[in-house]
Amino acid sequence: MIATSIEQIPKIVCFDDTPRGRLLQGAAYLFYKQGYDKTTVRQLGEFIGIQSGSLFHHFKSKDEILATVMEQTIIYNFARLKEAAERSNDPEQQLRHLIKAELLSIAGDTGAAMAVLVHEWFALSKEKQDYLLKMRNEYEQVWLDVIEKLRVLGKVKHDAFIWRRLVGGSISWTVTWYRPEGKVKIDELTEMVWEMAIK
Amino acid sequence: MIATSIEQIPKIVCFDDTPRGRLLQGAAYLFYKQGYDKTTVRQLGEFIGIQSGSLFHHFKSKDEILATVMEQTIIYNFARLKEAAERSNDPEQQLRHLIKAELLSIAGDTGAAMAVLVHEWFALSKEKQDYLLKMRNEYEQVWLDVIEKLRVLGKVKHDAFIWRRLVGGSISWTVTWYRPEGKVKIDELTEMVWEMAIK
DNA sequence: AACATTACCAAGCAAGTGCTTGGTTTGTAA
DNA sequence: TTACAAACCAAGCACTTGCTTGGTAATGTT
Repeated sequence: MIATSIEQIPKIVCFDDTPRGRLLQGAAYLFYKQGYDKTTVRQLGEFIGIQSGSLFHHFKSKDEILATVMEQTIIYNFARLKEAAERSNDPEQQLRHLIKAELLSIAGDTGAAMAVLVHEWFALSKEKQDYLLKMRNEYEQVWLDVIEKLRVLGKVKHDAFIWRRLVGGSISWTVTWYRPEGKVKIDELTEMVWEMAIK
Repeated sequence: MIATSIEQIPKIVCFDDTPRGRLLQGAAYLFYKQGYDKTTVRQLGEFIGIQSGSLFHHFKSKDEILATVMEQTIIYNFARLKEAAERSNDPEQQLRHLIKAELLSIAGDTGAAMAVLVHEWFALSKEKQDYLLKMRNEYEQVWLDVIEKLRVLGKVKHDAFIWRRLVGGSISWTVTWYRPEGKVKIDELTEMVWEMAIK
């Protein structure tokens, strides 16, 4: 049903190579493949090669495992987005970099973890949602800063928030259909989104 | 925690006024508010005012309740989309109608049910996913027909499938942020998506 | 009035769930 | 070698889950 060993699955770059990191890695993969609720602690234990009870030496609840997967994912991709923004001074180029960075997050090397972030959001407790939302807001601010510059230049005419949500929707939605092994490459996709966004 | 009675919640238009219909109505609401897995048959029974066991007189499993909610939702919104397409002969206007129809599905009167369709897709068994995918394909064909006409006119330059997925992503994603009681109206949103799509 | 069908109740079973507990092994640094 | 913490095991508890069973009330049809 599921790959028997954690060594056989594609690496998600968010997590390090400690026991704890491998645990998160395995959790991200199983949550992605099966969903959070359908993944039992017994399965997760077996998958990474320890007893189910031993999981609770590293985390005090299954809930916290999910929250940590999401937190790491946000932190990692926030860093990537900031780097992307700093790669240019021209707003139009910045936008292109942001789009590509976000596409990479969702359809690339952290895709599985991002899918968990999208699909299992409501499995989180309200408090953890609030906590992660704060980080999410910092992430969004990088976008809004660039959009504001584009607005000043007259390249974006509508409300910045709504505009960002529509563009972000196109990108985020790739989680439901994009396959890296398919025909379309990230660069082409970047170009299409970019054209839709400011033409 | 949850509205105590089914009469107090906004009506989702997909379902009729039989015991079975009210059951689906309640299920859609609870699945929407809490998620499928976090909604127990006991809760659902209490919510619509019968014993949990009595649910299984109408459906043979909880799984089947979810699948039926989704099926009805697709059927209803497929009809709405087809009507929208038939409302004009000009492709650009047709596109506008399609966008508005889909926004209405997702952000309007069937929003809760559509959210279930989006969020709980993976909770379905593979067979039921396949079954519903067939209906989904008919739905998509309505879109693709219009897009093809736009391509012939030179209004759409890229691959029709990808284009549809990007535009569909913007629309579908509204499920995560749009609130009918907020400032933005469906008509404004329709206009913004439309401009992004073919300008 | 007689019957059939639909809708429901009350009780509970079997299986699976997250998590705890008390102890053992493994790695690391003095 | 000793000391200590991190990593893990084996077993099982307390609880919840979807669903079944055997029966009763309501509803509609002829």
